[in-house]
Amino acid sequence: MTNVMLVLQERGFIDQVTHEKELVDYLTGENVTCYIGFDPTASSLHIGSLVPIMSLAHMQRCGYRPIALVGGGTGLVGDPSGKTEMRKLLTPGIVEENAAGIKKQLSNFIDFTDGKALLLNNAEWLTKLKYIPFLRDIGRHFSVNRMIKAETCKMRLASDEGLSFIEFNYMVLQAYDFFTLFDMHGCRLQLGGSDQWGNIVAGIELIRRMQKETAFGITFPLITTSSGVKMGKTAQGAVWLDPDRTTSYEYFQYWINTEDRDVGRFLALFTFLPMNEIRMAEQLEGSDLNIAKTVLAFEATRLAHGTEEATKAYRAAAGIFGLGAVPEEILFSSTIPRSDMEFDDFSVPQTVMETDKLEKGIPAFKLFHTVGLAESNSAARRLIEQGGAYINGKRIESFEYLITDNNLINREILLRSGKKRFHKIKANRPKP
RNA sequence: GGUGGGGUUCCCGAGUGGUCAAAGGGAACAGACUGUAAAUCUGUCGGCGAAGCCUUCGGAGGUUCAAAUCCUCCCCCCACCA
Repeated sequence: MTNVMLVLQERGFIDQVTHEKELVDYLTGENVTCYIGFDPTASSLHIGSLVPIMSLAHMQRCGYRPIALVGGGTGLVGDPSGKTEMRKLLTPGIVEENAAGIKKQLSNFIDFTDGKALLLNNAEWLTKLKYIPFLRDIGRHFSVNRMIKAETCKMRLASDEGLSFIEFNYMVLQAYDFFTLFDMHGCRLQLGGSDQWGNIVAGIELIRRMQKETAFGITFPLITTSSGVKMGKTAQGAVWLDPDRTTSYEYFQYWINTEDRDVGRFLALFTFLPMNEIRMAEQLEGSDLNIAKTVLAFEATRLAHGTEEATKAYRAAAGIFGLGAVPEEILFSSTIPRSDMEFDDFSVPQTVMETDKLEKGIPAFKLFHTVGLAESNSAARRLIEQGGAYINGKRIESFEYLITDNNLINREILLRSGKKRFHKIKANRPKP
């Protein structure tokens, strides 16, 4: 059994650890169980949750039993940690729906069969709590003095927004979760984002006070890009794991656009490729680094959407951006197709169009709008005026330019906005 | 409950009767430079087949030739006091 601490450490998952030495001892033992909570704020997780997910997957690969805890109960309360504003309260129905969606996604990364990992929902125990008994049994172990000193509360106490009582209780509930999992499943380790430190420590202390037992915590660093932007934000909003929200093509594109300086770090965090290969790939310079980005994009898409979708996204990108084959010696362990480079465009954003419509002709700005390459006709005009609109690789000079069936090449038209947003128009039948 | 301060375009934030589709910054988008990178510089940044017109400043009314700006009522947030 590999000690998972080494793996996590070398891959950059670790920010803070409670009593490290004892934790390493604990991890060397049998029946190690750990957990991470996931907030059901949406029906899909986004790539901000990828670090926790991957860490659980590493746990499982190293032979431990991970628990993914969906916060169906805590989601009803709302965690103030790291948030400057109070979160909107979700209705129980929505939380339940979201929890189901999250469950499905986690199964792509973690094997929940035969009890190799557990998927629990804290609504199970939290919604059944009785206020007075809870206060007497659990509440008495918490010092308000300490709670308001927690960084997560401090921020909100200092802000205009304030901190509502319901949110203030979040820490107690999360601590109770940890205690419950310890009690029911012998779980002694909780992982979480660095903003969870206070909540995790609260749980550890609760376990000590209630049971005189030791529990541990690990937090992950907040992953930002080298330019300091929080992971997973794009113009269109969050990058979701759900292929219905973020297509495989878009997902692949997100990763292949990784900044140079982040390539090695991201390969370590978001793929399972061996570290020695990653270290070598990191040494690539200039545009060669794009090869490593391609592998990163492929592997990340494969994990979230499966090999088939990843391959499609890769082939689409290869065709449209003209990628060369990925050499065998780079990131050898990746299953990215290397030599049999077939190009297909199934996952390139596309619209099928009546050939008749094209015969009549459509003004360029209108087409760019309807196809989604511009948000409005005005935006499309601006785009064209600024020289950012292309048809079959040629810049469109006037927004009145009429796109007709004469622009068809092999029954399709390739539109491009800016440097890297493409859309294909496909005619539904050959031109007469 | 009392008193005071607020709610402005994606975000922050100026604007207290016409010169306001609304300063400034951020984000975003485009161009140049490149490698589908970053940084930098330049431009754009409510909608409309572009002329002018239409919709926007918490909500509903009102005053006025003219309202983000003034008045009335309502909703929400914050601070202090109780």
